[in-house]
Amino acid sequence: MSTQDGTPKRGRPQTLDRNAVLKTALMSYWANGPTRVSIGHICQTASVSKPSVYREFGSDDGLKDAVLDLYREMVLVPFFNILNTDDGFHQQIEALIAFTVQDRQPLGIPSGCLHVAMRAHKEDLGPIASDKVALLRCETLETYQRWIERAKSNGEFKADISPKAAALFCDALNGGAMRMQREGVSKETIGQTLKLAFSTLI
Amino acid sequence: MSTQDGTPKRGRPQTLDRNAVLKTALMSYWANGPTRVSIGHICQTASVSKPSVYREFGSDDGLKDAVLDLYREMVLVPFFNILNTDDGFHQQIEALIAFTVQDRQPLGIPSGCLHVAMRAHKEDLGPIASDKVALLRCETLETYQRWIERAKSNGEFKADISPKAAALFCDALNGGAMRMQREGVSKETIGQTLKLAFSTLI
DNA sequence: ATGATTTCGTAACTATTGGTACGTTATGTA
DNA sequence: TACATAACGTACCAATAGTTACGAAATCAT
Repeated sequence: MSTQDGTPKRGRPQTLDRNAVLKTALMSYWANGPTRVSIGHICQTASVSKPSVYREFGSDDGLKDAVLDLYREMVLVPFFNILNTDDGFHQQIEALIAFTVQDRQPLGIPSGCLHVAMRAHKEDLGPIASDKVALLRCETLETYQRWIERAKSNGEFKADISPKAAALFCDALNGGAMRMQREGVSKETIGQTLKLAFSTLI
Repeated sequence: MSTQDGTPKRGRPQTLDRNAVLKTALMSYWANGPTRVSIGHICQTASVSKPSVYREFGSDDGLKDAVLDLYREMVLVPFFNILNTDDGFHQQIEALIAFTVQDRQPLGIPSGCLHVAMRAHKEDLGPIASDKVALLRCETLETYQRWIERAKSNGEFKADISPKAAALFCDALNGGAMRMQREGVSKETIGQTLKLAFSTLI
């Protein structure tokens, strides 16, 4: 494992760039689907050998697990941050929609959501990545739920539905939006459907 | 091919039961995911040989295509029929939700929707089944759209959104409901989210 | 320098999959 | 009865996947 090197190095120094491999894998999975990219392909793209990857990540399963950690940090956390601001419910919803429909091309990132894609292929994942997917799902639902509970106690949430069910509702909406994005539906149309759907909550 | 036999039979008579194989494949794909079931497994389950299946359906791709036709007839058409009644918009929405959340166990059918699952794995399908999936998607969206246009002209549809976008919205909701069902979310909760979502349209 | 240690990467192994070659069997026809 | 026809199924093929055995290379400690 290549963590921080507080101790002097022993043996042949590692030349594998863990982060580069992770980023390559992340982008490949994201763009092509997590089950359509083989370890061999990632190794070719990142110009590393297969045993190097296995030494670093243990298995295909372990690599996907590490990729999910990176994805959480890169995408999910910024998303959660919108829900955790002290802005008004209205404003947060608008920020949420803006975040969701933002153009991906200029940012150099693929369309859709890797977490959503991983969930769709959950049965094809190993136990480690599968558990991580479930964990991130939990974190997402809980974040939505706390957000809704806060809005509710502020009197900004009017819908007659439990925070838990509302969280599932929001998550389903987001998933739908991500799928539409992958299908090439225009951001205007996606925004319209989201606006309509969220209007039920206020 | 085993179509209707108007002409007298020539050569060794076919013993393969096309419909039995189709039903086996349909249930396997539906229950386990279309990409997690191999031809070999279906042959074992249906007690037929691989070459028989290839003679009848041409390829894995052709089998999935035929399965989609059967699924359309079994599930999608009854679903479309709800949207094509002359009932009021309100009633139709209720019937839609009831159809969506109905218990699957007593009916002996798996949870979720095979069409939704196939869409999620579209990239893993061959060109024939992939085209069929797209075709069924079109038919679904168009059915939603006509339904909404009719309701709109009857003054029962109040939302400020185009019929096309509204159709995408409905389809996304249905997909979300099917995914929740597969995850084991209770029918009550699923019904609540659907009711909330559809309430935006009336 | 010598040896322990750790990483490197080529070249394999194993399992599974979609697909088929081909000899066999069962029927209608002459 | 003998031949053409068409479906039958065993046993195989080729491709791809995840995974690893193993000898070479690079570094540190003595």
